[in-house]
Amino acid sequence: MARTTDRAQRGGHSGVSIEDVAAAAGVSTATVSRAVRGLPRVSPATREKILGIAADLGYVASSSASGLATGRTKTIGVLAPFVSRWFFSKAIEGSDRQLHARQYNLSLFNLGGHGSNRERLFSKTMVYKQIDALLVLCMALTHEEIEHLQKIDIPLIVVGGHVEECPYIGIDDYAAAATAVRHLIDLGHTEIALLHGDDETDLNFDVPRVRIQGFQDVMAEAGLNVRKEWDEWGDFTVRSGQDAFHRLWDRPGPKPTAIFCASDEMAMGIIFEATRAGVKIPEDLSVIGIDDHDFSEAMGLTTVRQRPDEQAELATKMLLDELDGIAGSVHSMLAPHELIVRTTTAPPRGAEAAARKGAAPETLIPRAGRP
Amino acid sequence: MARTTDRAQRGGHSGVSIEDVAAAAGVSTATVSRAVRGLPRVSPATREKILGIAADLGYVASSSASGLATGRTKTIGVLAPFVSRWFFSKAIEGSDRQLHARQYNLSLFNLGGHGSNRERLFSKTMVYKQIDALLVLCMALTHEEIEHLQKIDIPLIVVGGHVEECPYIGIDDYAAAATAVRHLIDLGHTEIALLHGDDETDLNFDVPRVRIQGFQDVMAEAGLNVRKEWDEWGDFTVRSGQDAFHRLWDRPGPKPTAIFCASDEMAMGIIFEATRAGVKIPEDLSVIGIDDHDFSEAMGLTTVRQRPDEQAELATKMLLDELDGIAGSVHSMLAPHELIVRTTTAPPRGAEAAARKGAAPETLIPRAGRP
DNA sequence: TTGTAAGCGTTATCAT
DNA sequence: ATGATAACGCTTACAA
Repeated sequence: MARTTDRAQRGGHSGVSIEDVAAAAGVSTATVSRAVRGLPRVSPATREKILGIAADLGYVASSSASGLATGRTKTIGVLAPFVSRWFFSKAIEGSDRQLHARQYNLSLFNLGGHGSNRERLFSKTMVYKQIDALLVLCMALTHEEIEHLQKIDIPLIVVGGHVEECPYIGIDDYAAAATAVRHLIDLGHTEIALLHGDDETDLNFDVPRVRIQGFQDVMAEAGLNVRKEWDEWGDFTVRSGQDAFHRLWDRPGPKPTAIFCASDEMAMGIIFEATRAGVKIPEDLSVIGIDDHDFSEAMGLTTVRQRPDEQAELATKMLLDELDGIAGSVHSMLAPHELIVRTTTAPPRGAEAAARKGAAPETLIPRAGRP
Repeated sequence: MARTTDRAQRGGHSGVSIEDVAAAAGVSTATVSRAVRGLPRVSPATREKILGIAADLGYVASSSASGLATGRTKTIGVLAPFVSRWFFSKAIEGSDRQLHARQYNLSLFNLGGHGSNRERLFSKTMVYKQIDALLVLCMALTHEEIEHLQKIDIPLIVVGGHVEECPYIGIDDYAAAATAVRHLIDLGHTEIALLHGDDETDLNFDVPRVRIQGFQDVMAEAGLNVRKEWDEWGDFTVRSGQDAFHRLWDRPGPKPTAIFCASDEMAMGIIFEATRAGVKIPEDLSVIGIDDHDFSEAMGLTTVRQRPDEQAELATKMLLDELDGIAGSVHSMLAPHELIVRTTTAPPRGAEAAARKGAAPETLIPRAGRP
């Protein structure tokens, strides 16, 4: 008989249950379940009635309950070393776009800022059994972690870098770096410095290495000398770019006429400090980065564009397709990159003739309060 | 008797269940449950044995199951209009810090980019019954939404702006704006423009309004004239700052000697375009923002600092304390703000004498490819 | 088309 | 200190 459920006996949880709806509609919970989920086997009339009542009552299925019953949580996990950095926040937005469209939830696991207590992630209550699939953003994983992940076989994909044995989506870092360096060489530069990324924490693992390789190979191929003193590193942030500029310029000896930075943020750091030091961009120093950060256009930064949001969106789509039963949906794939020439690169002073468009008017940016 | 569970009959979900552990340890599931959760009523010996076996088997409780049983999901929802903007990404990191420390998960609901299909959020399967508490980031909520939220009474708090009847944490926007404007006035400026935020989407609701009020009141109080033509708006992005600069400068008539921007990103847009147009900062134009964005120090931008990460961390702590049974933990609170004087502000040309430190050397930033 | 009932994996109440 | 056992709210064979 239709009777109000007697919940709140113990925990006292709030909310309308499927039984309440069933009772109010005078049908069984099974029918309500089918009706609200849009499954077949329900007559149009009953369905409509049920839907109406469900809406009136404000019924929404308990995710815990259906999760228990189906073994699916309808949420995917996104693992990121940071969230407040361009690549990651864009990737999260992209992933969310797809998730949102397909009615999935996004559970964010941020490893940054927490020291390296990442053990918790896999051993304790976090990821495991809480998500249907995992999207790893630009992070290295230890062997144990990979094993663990494979044991609890949920679909997995990494975006923005390679992890052995795992499908990944990202640009061809080697080619992207090569493209950037060739642009500099084509402009006539021969004295080219490198500001590569470093692997302080766990992030970006072999991405820095591959970009360095791209730089070196293209330089060698062009018969150009790569100087040990012009090989600098940073952690992909603006600040590290600023620091690198000073290490480069405060040292006695010849200066490069161009610098290839492994990320736009580092390139911006170089630009800010160079500007401040009176080194004119691009007349004295050409700067190119990788990413096409949100601020790059405004700054006129020449760069090799990539779209982390699209990469993550595609990766998420693969994950969801796999969960939808389309086996083999998850697979590695290269994302496109594109050279965007703006105004931080120009022929070096010697080769004025080359491109007539480069010479920017003198403008100014104020000095900051740094040491 | 100890027998291996017969799961995988239907769904075939993977994973070790509490029964497996109980069987292996020769105890009941009740005991395992107490043991793994560190509850009393378990002898040290049994506990140790159980913990060992659980570890060996790689057991971890199903969140759906315990969620069903306890009525708690151990995850809190974070509602944000964007994730790839400074304020939001920082706030998310801050919230996550607290959540992580207290073993909670973070479910991210990003409204941006999805048009305005936010109805789904409250009506359908999203927020509701999926989270134990909700952190709203800098967004307006409709009356219905607030009602709905209050009906399903989970702890709720908003960070970065006011929503009527809801507890909130954020800076005193009025005071922050006033501080910024006073700094300009103290420097000797009288011709001050305003670049305020606008409420295109739903975000930032009354924050823009309050900041405008702060500006106007301080101007009035100082007996200064606020010109209609110098009242510009933007959407808090760099791009909108660039556009605002052009609207301001491409118009005939006198120009301001200083501009107060409602956000650092907009201030940066002003700086980039001013620089490009040959308007020297701070000699020709002083610029001040609000936020202390990650790039602000590198750019030398004078600003009124706020810390969204700390605001969100505190808000999250309140939410969690409330869930821990400490009633009354959630309440409104003002977060601190602080004037950070850097080098984009200086006395106007007329009043050279005022502060001797201002004059930055001429430096340069290249022109971008904008129209 | 609809209903019955057996799970799903935990937690929590009561006994023991 | 430990063990039965009844919820928790939903899904899904299977039966009607």
